[in-house]
Amino acid sequence: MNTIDVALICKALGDSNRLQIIQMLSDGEKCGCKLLEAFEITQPTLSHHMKVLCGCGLVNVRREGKWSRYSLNCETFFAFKQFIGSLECCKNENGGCDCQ
Amino acid sequence: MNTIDVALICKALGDSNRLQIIQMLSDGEKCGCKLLEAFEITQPTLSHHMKVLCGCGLVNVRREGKWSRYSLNCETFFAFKQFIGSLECCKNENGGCDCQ
DNA sequence: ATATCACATAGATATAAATCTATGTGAGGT
DNA sequence: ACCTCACATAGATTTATATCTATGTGATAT
Repeated sequence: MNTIDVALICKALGDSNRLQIIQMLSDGEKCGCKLLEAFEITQPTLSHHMKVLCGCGLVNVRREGKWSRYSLNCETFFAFKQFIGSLECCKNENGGCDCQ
Repeated sequence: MNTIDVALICKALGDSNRLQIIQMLSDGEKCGCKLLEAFEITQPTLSHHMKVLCGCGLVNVRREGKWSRYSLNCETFFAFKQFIGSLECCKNENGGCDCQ
C-alpha cells in the first residue's frame, strides 16, 4: 500500500458520517437501509458515501435480493492500519533537520 | 479522542502532500524550508498545509529565530493510532444486520 | 539602515465535495 | 400487471479545498 492509496483512504475517513459508517461496519456486515437509519441524511447521500468508501477499497458490497450488504474489506483495512501503525513519533529531538 | 477529532485528522491526512509531510516528521523535527524542498509547491501552499496539520493537533510548531520547527504531536498522534488500531474487522459473517 | 531569509496572511480562482430533489432500476409481494 | 421497497444515477447547488501571486512581518546579517 503506497502513499496515494493511504491518502485516498484517509480522505474517505475524513468525513464524520463515513467514519461512523466504518465504525458500524466494524461491528459486522450491514445493509444500506440499516445504516441509513443511523444518520440524518437522505438515501442518495448515503449511496454517495458508500461509493466513496467502496472506491478507496475499504468496503465491500454484496448484493442480495433488494439489499446491498456492506462490510469492511479486511485486507485493505489491515494494510491501512499497518501503515498508520508503522508511523513513529518522538524519534529524536533535532533529528533530520540540519538548517542552521 | 472522539469521532469528530479523528475525522478531522483523517481529513488532514487525506492529502498526499500532507501525508508525506507526516512521514517526514515521523523521522524527526523539521523546519519549513526543509520540508518545502521535498515538494513541488510554493511556500504559501506549504504554509497552508502546515496550518491544517497543526489545526487538527497532529503537528506542533516551535519558533526559533527565523525558523519554524515542526514536529509530530506525540500525544495526538498516539491517540489517533489507538483509535484506528481499535477498529476491528471480520467480526462475524452476518453480525448486527437483521433486515430480512 | 538596508537587504535577505523564513514564514504568514490576503485575496483570487479553479476544482472538488457534500448534499439535495427528481427519477430510474430491479427484486418481491399482492 | 401493479405496487412497494432498496438502492443507484443524474443534475443542480452550495460550500470547502488546493493552489497561486502579491504582500506583510520579524529575525539576522552586512
